[in-house]
Amino acid sequence: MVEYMNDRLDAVFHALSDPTRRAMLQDLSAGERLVGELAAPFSISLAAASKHIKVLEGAGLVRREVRGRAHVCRLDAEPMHAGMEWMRHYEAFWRGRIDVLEALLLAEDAAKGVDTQPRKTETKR
Amino acid sequence: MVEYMNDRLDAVFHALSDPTRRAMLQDLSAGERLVGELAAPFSISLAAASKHIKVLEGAGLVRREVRGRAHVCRLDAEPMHAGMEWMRHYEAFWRGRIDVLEALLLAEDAAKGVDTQPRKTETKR
DNA sequence: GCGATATTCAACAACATGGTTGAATATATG
DNA sequence: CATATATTCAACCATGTTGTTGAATATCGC
Repeated sequence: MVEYMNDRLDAVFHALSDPTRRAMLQDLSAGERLVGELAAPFSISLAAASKHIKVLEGAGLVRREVRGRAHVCRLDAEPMHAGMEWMRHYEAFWRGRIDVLEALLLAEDAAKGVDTQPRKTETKR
Repeated sequence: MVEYMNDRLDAVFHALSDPTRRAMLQDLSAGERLVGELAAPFSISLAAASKHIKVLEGAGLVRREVRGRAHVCRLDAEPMHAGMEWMRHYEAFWRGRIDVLEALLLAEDAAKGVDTQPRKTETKR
């Protein structure tokens, strides 16, 4: 069950990690699209687009209905739910981060008697 | 700017698409960890763990502070924010699961900060 | 200085990814 | 039926990912 969830998250996050695939999903959010229509905006072969769509299908984000020679694709955003939930677990960290971290740093510095610089949201790297 | 955002999303989603890396983040959510500590739960070499951490760093999800011979890692969940926001656009699709119009209304409400909890965990598809 | 500790680096291997092209399949249409 | 359309399949290639091992680097503690 946990394993299953892990695989699911792997597939969803992997599918979303490609800009072409994200654009396809965005396109699909406006309605059904044929494979050819999904491929059109990109300068890649139809076969390449077909593979992207298969990745999306594999993650459950796209479902396909074969109507004659045309393959009609439509969005199924539900698998994103799991991804969102996983991330939501961390929401507190980027929300509270500034206050909590700042407080800790200030406290540390103060304890050390180091000069206390407001230390912007941090950006160093 | 859009390109930059795309690259950022690529990196974040890719970083999250691996179960080892997700487990490391989960570990880090409990506090700072050394590279060795992050590696310990997994049956992979230290070098392999080091690479995973570099991927997380590359996505901005982990920051490292070298303290002597020890590299102290800590979570920076902020980059997930962009991922969440991207996904949030699709939330209406798995929640409402109806026609686009209704989905758009829900999205608008959400954007206004209105409490959009239709309850019902929803599972139907 | 020496040896233990913490971590990276470099080289390699296996497999995945994303792209190509050309042929194959299936279906619509005149 | 013959041809155009919609799409996949198979083979191939270049690159990226994930893992390994062994050596290198840097630091700590005696």
